[in-house]
Amino acid sequence: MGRRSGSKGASTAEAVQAAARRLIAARGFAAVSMREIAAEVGVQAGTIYLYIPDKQTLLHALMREHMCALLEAWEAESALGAGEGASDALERFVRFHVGYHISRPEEVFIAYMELRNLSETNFAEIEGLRGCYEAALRAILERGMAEGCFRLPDLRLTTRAIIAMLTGVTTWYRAGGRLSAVEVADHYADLVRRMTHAATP
Amino acid sequence: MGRRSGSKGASTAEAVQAAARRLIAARGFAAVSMREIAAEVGVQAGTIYLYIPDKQTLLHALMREHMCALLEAWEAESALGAGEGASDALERFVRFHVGYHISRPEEVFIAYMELRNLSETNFAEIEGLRGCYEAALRAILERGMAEGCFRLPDLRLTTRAIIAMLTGVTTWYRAGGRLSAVEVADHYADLVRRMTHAATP
DNA sequence: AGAGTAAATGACCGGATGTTCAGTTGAAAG
DNA sequence: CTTTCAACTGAACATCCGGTCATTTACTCT
Repeated sequence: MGRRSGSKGASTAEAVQAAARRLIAARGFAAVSMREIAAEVGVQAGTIYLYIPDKQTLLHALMREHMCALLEAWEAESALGAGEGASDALERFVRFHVGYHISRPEEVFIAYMELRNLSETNFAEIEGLRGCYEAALRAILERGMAEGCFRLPDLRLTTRAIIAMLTGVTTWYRAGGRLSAVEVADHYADLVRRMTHAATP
Repeated sequence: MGRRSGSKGASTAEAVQAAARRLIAARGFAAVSMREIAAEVGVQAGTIYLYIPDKQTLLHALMREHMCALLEAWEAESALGAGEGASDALERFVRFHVGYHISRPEEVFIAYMELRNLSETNFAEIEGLRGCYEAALRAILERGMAEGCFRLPDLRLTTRAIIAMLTGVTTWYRAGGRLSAVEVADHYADLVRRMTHAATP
């Protein structure tokens, strides 16, 4: 046997990433073997190594691409609200975060659960990207305190509290469930507003 | 070789659990081998099977004991505040949850990260215990709405939002860091109060 | 001192793991 | 039609895995 009919290198490379994303999100990096990923693609195990050097690099690539896409998406969303006050910026962030995380449950799951399976160097890079994202929210909160519309017990703690609260949506939200994605975002925005604002309207 | 001097069965059984807890919390269930756990105890791999039937049972026992201890600790704490209003009960819950989770980072990490490595039956049991704990907070929020002191966008969503926000403390809190455990609990209590109360005082 | 037993060893089983690579195949280029 | 080459196979490698078990050792009881 050798090359199969209709096979293309570029699409196989993408299929490997997609299969890895699906399987790792469902069962965990350490519990998924390269042979399982290959089988999901419909290819032999050796083929995977034509597109990635090793398993660790595969995980790192998945997480890196997710974090970069998240940061780019937020920059684009943030640009839409240029010039708006901290209060509106915060609501924009909440709706963006909830919406984005709901729409990419696999990537989010991997990014939050597989950090400890990264090598030291790779971990440092992903952690850095996560820090950038956190800094974006922190900047909004900082601005709100300067503007006088927010009152927070502690800036860093509140930043992390909000992100943890919002990201938690991925553990229970299911499309077609009791609440729509918009309703969910509405509710979280409401909670965050009351948690941060100096005076409740 | 055979039995080593000074060895006792009961203490070895506990040492196996402790070693498993440490290693699984640090590197994940699937990434830790029975041989590594045995080495951490200072014993050969076969010895572990004198105390547990298999690896799955070991994970289940760790999670079960953690969840039962958590529920019992909350029942004891809750009894201390018998008769108090929903507002005080909520603050008591927040302080308890933060304090308990800070003091047992390994168990918490395992309970939240290794759910997917449980067999179907074991998962159902642990998920049931988690549901009990969630129900305890939900009952407080429900009571507060009946009393008129809380105003929430959605009961179930708010319950999960609060738990996710509070549990997030385990990802960043370190003893001896910038904030003391009491300060951290103070801040979270403040955030939750403003998030839930009908009017901010 | 001798018997009995609890505690632990260490070799072993079948199978899975990440990774490599010489060889095979299909399709495009001349 | 022949050459060329990217794409893929399938077997092999060394190592590790969870789990079993006959055997050995240390302690206790009589």
